[in-house]
Amino acid sequence: MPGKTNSKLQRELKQTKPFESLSQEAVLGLFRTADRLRRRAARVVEAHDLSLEQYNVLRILRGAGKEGLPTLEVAARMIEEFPAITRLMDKLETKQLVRRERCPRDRRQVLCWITPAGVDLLGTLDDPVRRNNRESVKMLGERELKTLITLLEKVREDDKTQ
Amino acid sequence: MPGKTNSKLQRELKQTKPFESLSQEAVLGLFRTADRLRRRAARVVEAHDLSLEQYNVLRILRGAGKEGLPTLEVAARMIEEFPAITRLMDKLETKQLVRRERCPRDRRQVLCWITPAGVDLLGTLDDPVRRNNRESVKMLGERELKTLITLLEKVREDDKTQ
DNA sequence: AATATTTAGTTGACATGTAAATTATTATCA
DNA sequence: TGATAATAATTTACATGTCAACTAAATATT
Repeated sequence: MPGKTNSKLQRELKQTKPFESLSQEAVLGLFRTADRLRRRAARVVEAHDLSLEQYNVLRILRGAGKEGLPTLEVAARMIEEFPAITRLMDKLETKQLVRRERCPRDRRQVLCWITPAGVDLLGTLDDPVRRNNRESVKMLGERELKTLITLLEKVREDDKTQ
Repeated sequence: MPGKTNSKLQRELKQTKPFESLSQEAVLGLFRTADRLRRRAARVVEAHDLSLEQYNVLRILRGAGKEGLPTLEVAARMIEEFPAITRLMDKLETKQLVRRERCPRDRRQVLCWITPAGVDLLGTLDDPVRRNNRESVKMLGERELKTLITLLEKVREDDKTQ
C-alpha cells in the first residue's frame, strides 16, 4: 500500500516537475549565478586594489556629485546594508578616495564626497567593468536579457522582505 | 558640431537601450535579487540557530548519506568555496550536528558525516525552507519560473570563471 | 524648559569569505 | 629508492556582513 502510493507519487513528480522543486531550483540557481558573477566582478576591481564594496561606494558617491551624501544614504543605496559602511568609509578615506565632513545643518549627519583621485580611479575602471558586465551575460541575446531583467524585477517587487 | 553628434547619440541611446546598460541592469539585478532572497532564507534557518552556510553543509552531508564526504568535496559542492569550510565544520561538530574522522585509506582526507541530530534538525527545517522558496518566487508562474531557471543556467554554463 | 523619543552614526563582538603560508600524506619520476 | 611534486586540510591574517549596545544631536512631548 505505501509502496503503491509512493510510486504513484514518484510518477507524478517525474511528469510535472513539482512546483516546490522548481522554486528551489530557481532560488538556488539565483544564488549560484550571482555568486559566480560577483567573484568575476570582484577580480576586475581588485586589480586596482578595491573591493567590490569599496567600488560600489565610490560609484554611488560619483553619482551624487558635488552635493555629497550622508553616510547612511550611501548605505541605503548599497546592495548590502548598514553599519559596515563606517569601516568601509574609513578605509576609503585612508586611501584618499573619499572625503568626509560633519554636516553643519544637521550635526548628526556626516557628509561624504568622492575625491578627484577617486573619480580618476573610477574612470580607469569604467571600461573594464562595462566589458566585464557584457561578457558576464554575453550568452543571452537582447530579448533574453530583457526577459531576465523583467523576471528579476518581478521577484524583487513582490518581495515583502524589504 | 559636438552638440549635434551628442544629441544624435542620445536619441539612439533612448531608442534602443544600449546593450551595455542592459548587461549592467541584468548583472546588478541579479546581485540585488540574490541578496534579498539570501537574507530571507537566512532568517528562516537562523530561527534554529543555523547560519545559511551551516545549513548548506548539512544539506550536502545529508545528501551524501552513510558514505560521508571528504571535507573539500563538501566545499566544492557549496555555493561558496574553500577554507572557511574547516571553521564551519568545527562549529557544526561542536554542535554535534556533524561527525569527522580521518580517512584510513587516504590519511590526508577527513571524512564528514551528518549525525542523527543533524538529520532531525534538517527534518524540522525542510518544510519552512520549502515554503520560503515557494514564497520567494511566488510572483512567477510556472512558465516564468522555467524561463528564469533556463536563463540562469545559460549564464552559468558559458561562464569561463567556473 | 525639562524629559523622552527619534535619528545618524559609531563601536565591539562574532561569523563568514578569501588569499597565502604551512603541515601531513600520497604520488611521481629520475 | 630518494628527491620532488601534488593533494587534502588547516592555520593565520585581513576584509566584510550583521547584531546589539552606545553616543551625540535633533525632535517631540508634557
